[in-house]
Amino acid sequence: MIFTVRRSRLQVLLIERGNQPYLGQPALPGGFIRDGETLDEAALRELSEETGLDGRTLHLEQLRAYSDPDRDPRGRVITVAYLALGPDLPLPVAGTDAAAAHWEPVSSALADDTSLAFDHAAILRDGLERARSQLEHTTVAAAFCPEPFTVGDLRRIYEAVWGFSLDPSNFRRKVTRTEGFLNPTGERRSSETGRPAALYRRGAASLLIPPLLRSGEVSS
Amino acid sequence: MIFTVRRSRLQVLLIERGNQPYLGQPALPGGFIRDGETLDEAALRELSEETGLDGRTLHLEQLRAYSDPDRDPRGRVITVAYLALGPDLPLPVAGTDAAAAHWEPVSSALADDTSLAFDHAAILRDGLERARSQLEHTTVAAAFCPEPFTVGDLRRIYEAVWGFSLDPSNFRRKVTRTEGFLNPTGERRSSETGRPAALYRRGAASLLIPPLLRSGEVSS
DNA sequence: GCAAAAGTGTTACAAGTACACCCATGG
DNA sequence: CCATGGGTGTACTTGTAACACTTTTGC
Repeated sequence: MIFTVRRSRLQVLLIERGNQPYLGQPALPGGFIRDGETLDEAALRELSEETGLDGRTLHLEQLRAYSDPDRDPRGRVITVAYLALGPDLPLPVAGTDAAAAHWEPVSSALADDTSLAFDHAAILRDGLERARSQLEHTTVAAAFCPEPFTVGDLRRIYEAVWGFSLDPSNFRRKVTRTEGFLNPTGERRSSETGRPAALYRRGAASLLIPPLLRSGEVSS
Repeated sequence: MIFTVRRSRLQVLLIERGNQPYLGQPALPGGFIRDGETLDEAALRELSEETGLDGRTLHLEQLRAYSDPDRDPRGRVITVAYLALGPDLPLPVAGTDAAAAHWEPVSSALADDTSLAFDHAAILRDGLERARSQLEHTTVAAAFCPEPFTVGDLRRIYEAVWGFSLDPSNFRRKVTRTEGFLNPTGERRSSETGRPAALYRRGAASLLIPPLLRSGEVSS
């Protein structure tokens, strides 16, 4: 399950199924583990086969196992779902399975419960919740930002994943106060409008202390 | 991985292996999934087979999958670990596999990295961290308490799992203020010494809002 | 100048920490 | 009476929410 933020919306990579069952329906990319491979390695390999992306440059974590005996009509298949987060990624290379891959906003993928193949809607819901929760306690949000990035870029990641607006000044204070979250480059970037913003790169810290909780939402 | 709190210490159920490999060494209980079964059902079945406990009366949750190809010398075995939390449980019934089952403090099971079979030391470490984290955000600690229980009982669960002492008065305020955590029974219980304590049963809430963070530790 | 985004300051409030203190029981 | 754990009150500190305000750019 590969997430990115494009045009201020959280999007997920879906493929169109080329085989039965669920022929032609969108699904999460995936595949089978091989002998001698860990699940982490299999996830990285599938990621690269289906999208051409080098998984070592993005955040990858295990979500959980799905084991309903009827989840695949062909027979017993247990899936261990993985979550990958990356910056606004290039459209997938037309690889073997990737021909029909495309980005879709998570909200629209979840709008109709039966639009995704298998139990992928449930997996996607779990992954969305995990991503939202991870933003509170870790610095993974920076994995969504192409470097260098501004505090505003980072804030728009949080807003896209959480689905509501944050107070820019309070957000700024919180992330700049957390030691090791942002490394200042000393450079600035001008956009079409407004004052130029300071540029940062990802810091070494991976945990957010104190956490950045999503309780304080502002009417979007 | 079955946790309980006995004599104010967090303990884990270990079995002594009756077969090769790791013959005679302690290990976490487990088994293989069957056709037509979900992983949750398999975990419940193994729990009952090995301990005689009815899993529906305790808290059970999936931890994660372990997939190193060399983790089992007999060949490729992928394990999906589960975590069960329960009140001071009776010593396991002498069932088929359970003859050599016993409770052991988690700290001593982890003291020597090679005392447990397979990669079970790593699994146990992950499970301990999950349990500690769950106590911060959910009401599962009450699953460790035989009903009815006192605020002091509940506090001693937190102290056993987190491994340090808490301020009794502040703890009391936090858990009693959280709507739906504790249902007062109106009864009291006298112990050998001190003022009798009010008795409670588990409430309906499963999430702790605000969380009960383990940052504020008191020198144990 | 004006709009827009970056960035600073400040006040009000919620929650947590530390600790003093009272309560009720067994011995 | 005293020791012990239950339970209440409170001053202090930390973090957050809300929002006013200044800065710096493009048009």
